Amino acid sequence: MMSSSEHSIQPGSMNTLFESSLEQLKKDYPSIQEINIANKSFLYRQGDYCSNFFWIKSGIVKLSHLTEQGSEITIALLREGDVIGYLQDESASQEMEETAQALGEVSCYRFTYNNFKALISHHAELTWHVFEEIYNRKQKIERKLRIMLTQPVEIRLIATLLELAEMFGIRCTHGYALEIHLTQQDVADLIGASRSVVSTLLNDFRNRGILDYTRDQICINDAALISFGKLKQQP
Amino acid sequence: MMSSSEHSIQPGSMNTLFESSLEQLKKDYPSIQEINIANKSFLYRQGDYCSNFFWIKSGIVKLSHLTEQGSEITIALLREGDVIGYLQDESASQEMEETAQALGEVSCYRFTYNNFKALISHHAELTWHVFEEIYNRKQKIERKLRIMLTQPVEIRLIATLLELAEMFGIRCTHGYALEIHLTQQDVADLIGASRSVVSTLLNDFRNRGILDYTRDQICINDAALISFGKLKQQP
DNA sequence: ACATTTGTGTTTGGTAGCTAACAGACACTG
DNA sequence: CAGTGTCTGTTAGCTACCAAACACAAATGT
Repeated sequence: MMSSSEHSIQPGSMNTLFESSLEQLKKDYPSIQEINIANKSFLYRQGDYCSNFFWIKSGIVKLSHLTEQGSEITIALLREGDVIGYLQDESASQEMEETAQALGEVSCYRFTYNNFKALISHHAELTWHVFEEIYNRKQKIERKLRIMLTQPVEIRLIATLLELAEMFGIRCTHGYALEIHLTQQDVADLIGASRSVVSTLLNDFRNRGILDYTRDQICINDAALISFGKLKQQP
Repeated sequence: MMSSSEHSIQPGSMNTLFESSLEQLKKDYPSIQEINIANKSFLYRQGDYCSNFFWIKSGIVKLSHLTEQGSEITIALLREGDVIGYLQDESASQEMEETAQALGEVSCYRFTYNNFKALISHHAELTWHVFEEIYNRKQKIERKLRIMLTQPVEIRLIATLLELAEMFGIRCTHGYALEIHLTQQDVADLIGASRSVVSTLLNDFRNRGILDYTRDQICINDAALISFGKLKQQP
């Protein structure tokens, strides 16, 4: 299980490095750019050839995939400190398998593959940081895979909501409200279920006092977080 | 889509490094050991506290997870050049989420977390190699997640068999035979389905000439690989 | 050689969750 | 404020899939 601090903002060797010496870095790695992405616009799209690498400075990025049959699924939601983009040898140059879209305002650093590779090689402390980042992402997806394959929709929904509360929850009166706006369809895509089931389940949860929501915010109650062991009983 | 060469044995900077200078490395990183693991025994088990890191030299390792409800699922099958084990900060010391078991004889190099971290820092060329390895694993699992969430069992089965043929296929008369012994239950765990469905589907595929199998080997016919675009038409 | 275990093939209900559809609430826009 | 689009709630019917069961075949042990 994750400790609730796992996703808190990291001391961030990368953060520090960039902010303190962006100008210097630009000389060595000319491709580095700080870019801002507007709500709902794309870092890259499924099918693009993209040899850039991104490090998210602030905001939330949705990684999703559209199947031939037209169903969308959300692979992950990423935030400050996460990395995305192309990390394979350029020679293998392949189409991106997913779409990366900004949820709200996002700002991030962008490099070319080669510049990033060079940067990594010359900054050992950074290497390990990025390393752990990717490793954690891998672990997280494995966890998700497990849940998807073995658990029914209800459990998947709860698990996902709890995870969201940990990642994007901001304190409100009775619990943690999500700082992202998600429609029921968004949630459904996140857990690989149909919108209608999500709707009924959410209703159900609301009746049972697990959470509360309006059309533009979901709030997971403390009671739920406690009973699922994500939050320690307040003294 | 993967090219069929993606999983062929890599030039292997790691391979070379180890084999040429194992003795030297042992001095700098005393924890390095070459170990052999017998068929069906474990590198580590779900729930263990394990701070080791493994690099597979030869053989096949199954990464699986057992849910509280008792259903087993296979996260991945790993082979030569793949890395497994604990890559998180030791302070976070957590239980392993999966079991790593040898399928057949396996030999690998084992390090402690710290030694591996040190090794990485001092061998930039290695870093990138391991980096790409983990990144590819991540990509692969994301792909799997996508398929599991959006495709019915039949498609999942075909996709998985094709992947296995690419990874573990050895040439035989009419196609590629898998060099691993998998029971129908094993296959079911791999795709998150019930054994009975797998049984009927496999039968079905056999009748349709897609593959052939006995109780201890599965062979995917060339015809299938061609028609699913995994193999170029022979000239 | 016989008993036990392990794997396969097939059937039988039962159900979770899907698609499709529609009606009501809310939120914009001219 | 009517008019249009987006989101939610709920229902109805259908089906892919599962769990359980059993019979048979092949391996394995004694």
